Amino acid sequence: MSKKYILEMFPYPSGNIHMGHVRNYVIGDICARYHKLKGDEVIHPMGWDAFGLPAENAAIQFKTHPQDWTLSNIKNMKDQLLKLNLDLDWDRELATCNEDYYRYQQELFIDLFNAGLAYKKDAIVNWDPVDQTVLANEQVIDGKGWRTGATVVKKNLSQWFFKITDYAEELLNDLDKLTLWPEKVKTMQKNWIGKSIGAEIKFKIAEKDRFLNIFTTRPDTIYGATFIAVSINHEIVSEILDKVSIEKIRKGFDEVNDDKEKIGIKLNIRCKHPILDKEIPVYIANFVLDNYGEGAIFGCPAHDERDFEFAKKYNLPIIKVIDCMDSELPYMGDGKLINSPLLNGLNKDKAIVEIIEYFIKSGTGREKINYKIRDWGVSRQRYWGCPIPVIYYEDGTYRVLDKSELPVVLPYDINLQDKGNALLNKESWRNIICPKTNKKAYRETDTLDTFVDSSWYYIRFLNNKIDKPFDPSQANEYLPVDKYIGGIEHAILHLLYSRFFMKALRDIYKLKIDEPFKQLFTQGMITHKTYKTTNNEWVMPIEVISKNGKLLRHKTNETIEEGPSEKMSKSKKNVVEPDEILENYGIDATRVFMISDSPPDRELEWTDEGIQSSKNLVNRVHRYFSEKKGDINLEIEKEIEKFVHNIEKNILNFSLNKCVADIYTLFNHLEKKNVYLYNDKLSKKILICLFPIVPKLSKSLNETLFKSDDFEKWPEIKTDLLIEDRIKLPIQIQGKLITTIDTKKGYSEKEILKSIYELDKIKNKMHNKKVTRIINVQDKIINIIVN
RNA sequence: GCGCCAGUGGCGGAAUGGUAGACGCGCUGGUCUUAGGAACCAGUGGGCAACCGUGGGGGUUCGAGUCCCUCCUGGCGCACCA
Repeated sequence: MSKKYILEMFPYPSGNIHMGHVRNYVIGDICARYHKLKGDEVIHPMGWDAFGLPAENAAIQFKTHPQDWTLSNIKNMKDQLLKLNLDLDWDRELATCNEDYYRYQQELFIDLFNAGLAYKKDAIVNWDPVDQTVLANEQVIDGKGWRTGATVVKKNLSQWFFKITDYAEELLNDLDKLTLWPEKVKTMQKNWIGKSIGAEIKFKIAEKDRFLNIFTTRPDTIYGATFIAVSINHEIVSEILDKVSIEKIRKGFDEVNDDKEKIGIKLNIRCKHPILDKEIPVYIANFVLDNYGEGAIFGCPAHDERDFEFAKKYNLPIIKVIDCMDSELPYMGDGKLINSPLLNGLNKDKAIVEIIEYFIKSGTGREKINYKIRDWGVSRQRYWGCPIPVIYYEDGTYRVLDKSELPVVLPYDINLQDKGNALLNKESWRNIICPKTNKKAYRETDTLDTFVDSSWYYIRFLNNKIDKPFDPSQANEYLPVDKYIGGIEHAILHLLYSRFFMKALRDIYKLKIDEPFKQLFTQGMITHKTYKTTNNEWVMPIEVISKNGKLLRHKTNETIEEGPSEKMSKSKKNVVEPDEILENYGIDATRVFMISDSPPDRELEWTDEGIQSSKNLVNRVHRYFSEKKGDINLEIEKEIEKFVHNIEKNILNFSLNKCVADIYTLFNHLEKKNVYLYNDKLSKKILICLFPIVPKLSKSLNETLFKSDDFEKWPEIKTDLLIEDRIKLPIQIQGKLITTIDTKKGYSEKEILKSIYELDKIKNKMHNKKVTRIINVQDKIINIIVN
């Protein structure tokens, strides 16, 4: 018996299940039910990604408590999921906001800290001065706080980080092992990690006993360097200028209208060229990123677009060091080096190797691999999240708690209406006496990013009751998740964080697992036509009626314009509610529609015709099994065998739309032949294959026809029944189809040609022509080549 | 700008380099019905035809929707990443 861990991304309990969830979970459910029938040991859990900002917002808006709001949403959404008749392991259920989940996450935090993978450092954050809180990037709209409208300021705060950069190389390399992941997701992760190979070069500052480090992927162009540019946040800036001037410059940078426009402020220092006996100016430039490389660059205007633009604006020299013939500058391509005594005549790649060797010898630089990915900042100045198990002393030092001191329980009794972080305001919780030192101390009031919660939930599902985060031997046995199904919107963050967690936990707990998700399947979104009144007011599809070919709003008779199909969203009102659909069409028809109209990884357009025809199919299958007539022959058996084979193949490939086609094909055939199987044993086979897709119908038919409430194992394919002994053989002349002939498989070429030449269609085409070649792909095609 | 993916009937979509359009929706005609978002039967890429047809152009091959080159269009992702 082999294990199959099938997992759908767990939902955020926002209040209601939407159609996107339904599609996601139906896809997973079909896989899980199939594997169960196959006799596999299936793990198919469900839980709740229950911490997060919406709960706090709702609490403020509706004067409720985040916990009450969340738990009641979970209850409601669980009821909805139960109605979907999903075959889930509810005994594995977990919610990340419950103490019996997050206390183990606090243990993992301690593990990560002890392994050197969690650390604290200062970082710049978006600060809302009115609400006295940090805002996430997406909560800053046009530089203003989304709730207060106050101008957000950058603030330097001490924050916790996870050292994902330690794993950058492995996270990149192991993407190659993920053969069952969509290429698209892997590409996105690859770009996010952003590995680039280049060099770090040390520029001596002429006026100071100090160097400026820069990173470049083009050290070969060093002879063309005519300036240095640093980011406004570079430490050299604060060494030279006072705070007021820096802020003035920063403000100037911020006020640029065109964010591509390059501006620079010349500093009164110069850098020595590492090879040539000359000095080049140093600028603070708005286009130098402070969070990439060293936050400093050397400018080679002749061979870099941005440097070129900058040099033009500030009249800096442009020295050509790559022979690009008549090409206009800047020229970024390859070519022979010129004006570069040590490198002249070499091509780019060779020159890079040479110059790095020179840097190493002269102590002016070295080869450097740089990654775009930065360490994961996990501190959130928010109440509704997992408390970080750290305490601070009055002298500013801190201590990460021992596991025996856990859990740090999130206090229930808080006031969210006050400004700022509710935990910071909750002094009775925050202020403690350290039990180890008896010193006054206060708790860390930041909570963990909710992406931490979802980075290991798939491990906790293996045993949600064990009194430690997880059991390593169990993890080794049941991980990785065999099929992970969810939306592409998590292509980077969640999936990358989870991969990092898996690797970190592997190293801490000596696991044998490198990757959390063996196969990733990203389902497409559900779209729906949009409807608007002439006043541009969005209208729900259910309100729209068609009258004499015109669309009208049911109640008011307003004219309605139909817009393009877009992702279902509340704001555009183009949603359909799962509860209503289930009520009107039933669960099986809903399941069928979720998979029928397009491949599961593409978008699915919701249409009334679509759901109705799914309903019709379910009814038709039901009706089919209401009588027994016709003669069962070998051909019928073969057809059913083919059906079993196709359904199986298509479920395994996630080609679920083709499963629906298989069902139509089978019943079209049976009805055409006027064979109604009723309780013949062949019906059993069909019902088993239908079970993953339409479980309710299949189960009820099984009860009616066979008085059984259980299914046998998935049928073994009788391969001999899949073999056709007669085939339709296409006959081509010059590669063009002329006709097809009905013949036995395994015909002899000589004999079949004889009969082919007798055919009128062929005779006509061959008139006056000589056969020069025969291509016979046995049992597939015959192609006659004539002169 | 860079990267990735995709362009097939009226529509959604099928096709290990080997009969393009499976299957469904829609549509047309018919049957049954008091009625039907029901069911059933027949038809449905274009063209009267020879033939022509998988975004355009070229190539490889006996044979291309499929492989290669190139261009166009659309979608997604990243975006001053040095």
